[in-house]
Amino acid sequence: MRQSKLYTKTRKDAPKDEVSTNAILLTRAGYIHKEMAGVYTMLPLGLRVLTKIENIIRRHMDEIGNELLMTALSPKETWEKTGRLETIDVLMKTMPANKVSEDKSSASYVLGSTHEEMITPIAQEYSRSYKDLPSAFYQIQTKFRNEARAKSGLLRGREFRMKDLYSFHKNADDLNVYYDEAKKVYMNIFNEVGIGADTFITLAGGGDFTKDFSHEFQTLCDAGEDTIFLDRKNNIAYNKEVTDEATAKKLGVDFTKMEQVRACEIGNIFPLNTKFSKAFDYTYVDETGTKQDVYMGCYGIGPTRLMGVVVEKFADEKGLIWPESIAPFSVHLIVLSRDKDGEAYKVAEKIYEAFNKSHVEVLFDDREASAGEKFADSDLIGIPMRVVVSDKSLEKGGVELKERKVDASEIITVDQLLQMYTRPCC
RNA sequence: CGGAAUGUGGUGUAACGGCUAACAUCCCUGGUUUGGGACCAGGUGACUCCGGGUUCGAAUCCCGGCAUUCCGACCA
Repeated sequence: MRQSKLYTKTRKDAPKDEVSTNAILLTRAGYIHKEMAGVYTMLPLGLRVLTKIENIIRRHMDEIGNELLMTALSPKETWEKTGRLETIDVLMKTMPANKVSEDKSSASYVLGSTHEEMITPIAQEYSRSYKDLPSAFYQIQTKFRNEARAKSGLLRGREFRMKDLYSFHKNADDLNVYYDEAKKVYMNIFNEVGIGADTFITLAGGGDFTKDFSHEFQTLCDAGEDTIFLDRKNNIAYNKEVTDEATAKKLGVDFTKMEQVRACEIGNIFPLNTKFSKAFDYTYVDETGTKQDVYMGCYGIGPTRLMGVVVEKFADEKGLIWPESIAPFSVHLIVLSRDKDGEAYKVAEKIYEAFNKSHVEVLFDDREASAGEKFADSDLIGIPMRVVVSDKSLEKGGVELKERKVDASEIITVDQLLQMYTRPCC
């Protein structure tokens, strides 16, 4: 893509109504636009990153479930069945928008904050026999939660993207096997996104969902809201909320000897067991024709929050730094020249064309801007690799290649560059 | 939901209760410039968040909303 056709712009000043690193940098670089507290539009660059994150998640989820897309609107009645219409205080409900609608329908709907109430009846319709189990459905969708206090930019919003997966099983053992498999798949996702090394499976309370422990995926991050007790040797962590004496005794661990760190929860998994299947009277028929309880699990990852955490972890004083796997573009091609018909532009255009042909994702800064502005923008936008073409670089024998995250750069020939990026793959 | 702070051109800031609300940036015009947010000249753009009140006079003081941020509670 040509930067002259990228309709968003960078800005020097931080917005005064943002304090968090992720919101400041993503706004300054033109990735997001704030609509309200905790509600952000994904601008073209931001959408590219979000889509990449979601596609990574999608690819891994396809190994353990079927993707579907449920509705954001749901009927009140289904929430009444589980009693959660009253107990979930972040639930958002619609109202008839104006007087006119009073004559027609005064129906109000619940905006989905989670989808157990919707998926359970769906599974009930299709998975009624032991032959149909286990089954698992997932979706990636916009969720709504009326957080009492939205904060920290993308880390805690009122409208955000969420991948939610629900699994259905013949018994607790089968659920446990799947549950452990889901843990592994989750870690594969976080590894691919580039934060695996700092992400710990963390024992947490089950909340309203379960009397058992649930598991959170906590990424070390100062901007996070959670404190976790870290047992690096055994590669496990404990959410502060469960670090009481009873738990210590039950698990045979000593919390006082563990490191305490700030972290951000980027995913979680809950054994729901029969909580929701019972609410909907969802049973299956086993080999002998007997009705049996269905066991359920639910598994969430927040792509928007993940995006915010990556920013928080990798950014420096100059701007964003994206891991290659989720960067909006792979290469930032920059041309510096006063002469639009000169050699530098010709070479840059040639590289741009070759990259496009080989499907290398390139952002080409073809604008008539000063060198300083182009470099500053490039650092702010944070594409992992930068290629500069200028009269100076051509004199030295080619183009300058520089990684965003390191200071050093090198001059390579145009042929070497094209070989690096356009060699036939696999 | 409790507490605190802040609301002024698109953005960031300034202005003692008193002149036509100032500066920078962005944007537009013209010219110069091109390896780290260049320079010169000119220009567009604000009922100072909303509603009341005090005052001869309010961006400024008072009251009430609303919004945003931060601290806390909450986080199914």
